[in-house]
Amino acid sequence: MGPQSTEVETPRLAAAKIGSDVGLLLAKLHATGSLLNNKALADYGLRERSFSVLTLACSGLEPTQRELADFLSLDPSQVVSLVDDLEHRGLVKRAQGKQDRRAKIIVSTTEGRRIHNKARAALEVCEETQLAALSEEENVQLRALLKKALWG
Amino acid sequence: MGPQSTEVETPRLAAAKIGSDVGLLLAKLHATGSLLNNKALADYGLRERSFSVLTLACSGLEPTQRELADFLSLDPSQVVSLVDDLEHRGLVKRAQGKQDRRAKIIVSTTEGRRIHNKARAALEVCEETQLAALSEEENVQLRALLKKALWG
DNA sequence: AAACAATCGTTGACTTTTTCAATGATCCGT
DNA sequence: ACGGATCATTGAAAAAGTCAACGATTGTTT
Repeated sequence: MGPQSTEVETPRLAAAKIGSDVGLLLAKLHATGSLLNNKALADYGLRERSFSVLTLACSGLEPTQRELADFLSLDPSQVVSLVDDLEHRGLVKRAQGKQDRRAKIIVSTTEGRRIHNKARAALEVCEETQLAALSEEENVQLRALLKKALWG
Repeated sequence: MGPQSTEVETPRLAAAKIGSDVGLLLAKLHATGSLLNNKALADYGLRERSFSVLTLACSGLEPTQRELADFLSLDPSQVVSLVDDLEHRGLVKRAQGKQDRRAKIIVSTTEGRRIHNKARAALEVCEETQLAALSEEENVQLRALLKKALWG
């Protein structure tokens, strides 16, 4: 085997004009990243999605399910499933909305924060792996550009 | 209403630490982009995936289905479906592999190239819309970073 | 204050997408 | 020529996504 297992070679097809298509590049990087992330999160019984929900529950921002759906680009019914799962496992709790009693606020439990810390550490290793070809400066640049593209 | 309909506001939750998570940023930008792209491509009976296959078929690189699967991060059986569809509509043809008779090379038809040109133009408008918040230089930078992250 | 439309979370049905194992044909190394 | 690997393909099973409807609650209009 080669010197490092994460070796990548530029595929022949990258030469095509579509190799610069932003949509495709995003899809590909997202796909390979998800694979790595989900593999790493499996140790904690999480996936990318449930980890995102858990993270936001741990953030202190007290998100409603609707906000989670909007922010994570999910259907509200998908959020129900994700929160159900996390709640059954005692990582998260549903609390009544403060101004709006229809809304439910998702907050983390102590155990939820414990798991989240471990999972986050594992994920950071993943990101480093995925963006290994980028310098630290480029890494920061990429995040900034993605954020700007999303929210100006 | 605002001056432009594509107005975006930074959501409250973006303040969370996860708002800088590369995985999430990629997922979100990819999600919103796919929505726009698929809507634009619908006029030509295409979706993001079939457009990618068609593009590579038009590239002159004579990709095999296996190469398409690898490059597009798809299961080989998904490529079969995509090519079936494009072939039934006369946009693409399966040709026998040159060195390898197991492999099938996907090449575009005249009609395929005609549709592709139209679709590509529509997609370029989409990309401009999606990356409207970025300057031309940042746009180029983003592409470069994504490519580098993928293939070094 | 009564009536109305709109929103939140939830459920369930439905479709699409993804994943995976098995198959015949072909290639490659021995 | 044999054996193991790879290609495209099929079909089945699992997962994910979409969508309409509902009760509860909110904000708005009259």
